[in-house]
This record gives sequence, structure tokens and C-alpha cells, in this order.
Amino acid sequence: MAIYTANALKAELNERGWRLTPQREIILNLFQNLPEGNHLSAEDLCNKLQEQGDPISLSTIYRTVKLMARMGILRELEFAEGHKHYEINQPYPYHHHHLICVKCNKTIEFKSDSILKIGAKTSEKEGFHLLDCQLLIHAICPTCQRSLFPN
Amino acid sequence: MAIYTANALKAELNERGWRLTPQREIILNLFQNLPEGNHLSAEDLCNKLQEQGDPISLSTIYRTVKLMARMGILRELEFAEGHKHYEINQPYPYHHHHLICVKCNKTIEFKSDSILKIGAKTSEKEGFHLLDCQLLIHAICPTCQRSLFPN
DNA sequence: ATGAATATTGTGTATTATTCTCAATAAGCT
DNA sequence: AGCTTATTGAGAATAATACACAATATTCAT
Ligand SMILES: [Mn+2]
Ligand SMILES: [Mn+2]
Ligand SMILES: [Zn+2]
Ligand SMILES: [Zn+2]
Repeated sequence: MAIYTANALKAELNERGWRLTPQREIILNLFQNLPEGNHLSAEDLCNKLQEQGDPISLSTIYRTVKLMARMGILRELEFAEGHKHYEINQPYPYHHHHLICVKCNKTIEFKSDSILKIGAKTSEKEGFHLLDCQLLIHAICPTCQRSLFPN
Repeated sequence: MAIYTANALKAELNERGWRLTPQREIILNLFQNLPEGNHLSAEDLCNKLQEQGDPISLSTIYRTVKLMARMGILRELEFAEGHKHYEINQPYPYHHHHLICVKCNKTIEFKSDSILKIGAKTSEKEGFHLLDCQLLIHAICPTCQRSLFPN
């Protein structure tokens, strides 16, 4: 399950003049051991780390999670909730997408390698370095279709 | 270019017990006449409306834009900037996706009807009512690849 | 057309996610 | 072991968005 070892992370960080810290290693490990389908907000992460006996400040969490997203290690998910969620960025056979109810935020994951291919081809064509590629489907779930009014 | 007439909007609103207001009509018109490739934040919208002589309060703008996204009239775009952008939600031949540089936010639009099909099929299969379907490619643009350090 | 019922607006205020500041600490390198 | 400087944690600052509520305007039934 572990794709990134601590050493691989260290190598990538050092290459850019950055450093491997215990905090970064702990956060990477947490994400790697997270069951698929879990999407953590910064707060979620903070709580989970506290519980597991590795408290890390919220500031550091925000910084780390942003850093790792920009390295392509984590995916930044913006559902309709007003805050970001993160999950590990898995390659091909595990790579997946999200179908979300904009009313209750119910989320369903699904796979599609043709989308992944389109993403890779498009970014290559434009000379971009691909980090993440996610199809986001905004929809209304069966339950919320039945509920009558606003919101 | 105008897909939604004011009357069509009124019908959809009334059907749910809501009302057509001048503000809603004006905002819809603005989006319909916006050239492709323009993505407006709430603030952008507020300024544009002011300039065109139709000032509308920021509260109403936030409410309207959220409402229209939930009706499937507007798409809610979350790039990497910390605030949402909106654009009109066009059907098939105009429907498109976004490739975004996470460092400088440079955005490139591209089309793909196979993705649109996957989105429709997936939401149908799960019994969801489809509102919007967007492939979001996070990447680093050629310029930012060259720029050395963090951020 | 008129009026009652109530959805919507605008103003101001509250909330909340995320970033910033800065002194203290510690990773990486020689 | 020591130097350089990236990183951390605590708290303050920022900025996007939501909320509260009185005033207004839309809808619908007379
Ligand atoms: Mn997921
Ligand atoms: Mn667009
Ligand atoms: Zn739902
Ligand atoms: Zn860029």
C-alpha cells in the first residue's frame, strides 16, 4: 500500500532545497494508510493526528498538505462544502473520480482509465507537468431529489 | 447565444415556489453574454454589474450564483485560488473542461464529449440528477516549471 | 386590478477556512 | 560539531461566504 517511502519523500524534498521533517513523514504515512474513500479536511487531519498521539499544529498541517498537493503526492478535492479535502494521489489502477450530491455532499467514487488518459494527453500537449486529474460530477442524489425545498 | 430566456428561468423558478426577480434576470443575462473563457468570482460579478449600471448587492450575488449552480444553470469552478468562479453551463457542443497551473492559475479550456458521456452515464447509473460534469486537471505550466522555488 | 402571503433584497454583522508573522527549533551540509 | 536557513507552533490577520432582519416586491387568488 505504501507507494512513497520516507526516503523517496526525502529525496524529492532535498532536491528542491527543502527538508524532511517528522511532521511531513507522519502526515504522509497517515494518508498512505487511510482506507480508500476517506477524504480528510485540515481539521480532520489535525484531530486524527492528535488521536494517534502525533499532534501537529494546524498551521503546519495546512502548509504540508498544500506542499504535498503541489508535489503531486496528495490530491486536493473541492467538493461543495466550503473547505478542501485531501487524499493520497494514487496512480493508474487505483486512480478514481467523484460523483457528489451538491445538497448533502454524498460522495461516490468511480474509476475510469480513459479519463486518466485524456488528462495525461491534454497536459502533455500543452507542455504542462501533470499533477492530478479528477472528474468532478455535481449532481443531486436520489434522496435529495425527493426532499422538497431549497437548500 | 441565449439558451435560457427570462421566461424559461421564471418557469423553472416558479415550479419550485421561487420567484423571478430583476436581479436574477440580470445576472443570467450577464453570464449568457460573457465570452467563453471568462470565469467570474462573486466580486468580479459585482464589479461588472456596477459598471454596466445594474448594481446588485454582494449578498444577493452569492445567493443567486449558488442557486443557479444548484439548478444546473451555472457551473461552479474551484480552481486553486481560494474562491469560486462561475460560468454558464453550456450543453454538449460547447461543454468544456479545464487545465490549470496550480502555481500561477493559468487556465486552458478544452473539449471532450467522451468525458461528458461518462459523466452522464455514471450519474444515471447511481440515480443522481446530473448538474455539471467537469474534468479538472491540476498541473504546472511551462513557465512555472522553469521558475525555481517554492510557492 | 387589488390585496394577502411570503420569497427576496440590501445592509450590516458573524463565521470560518486559510494564510501570515515571528521567535524558537532543527534538518542538512561541510 | 557548527553554521545556515528551512520549518515549526502560537497567535493574529485576512478574506470568502453565510446569516439576521427589516423593508420591499413577486406571485397568486380574489
Ligand atoms: Mn476519493
Ligand atoms: Mn470555462
Ligand atoms: Zn443528496
Ligand atoms: Zn504557471
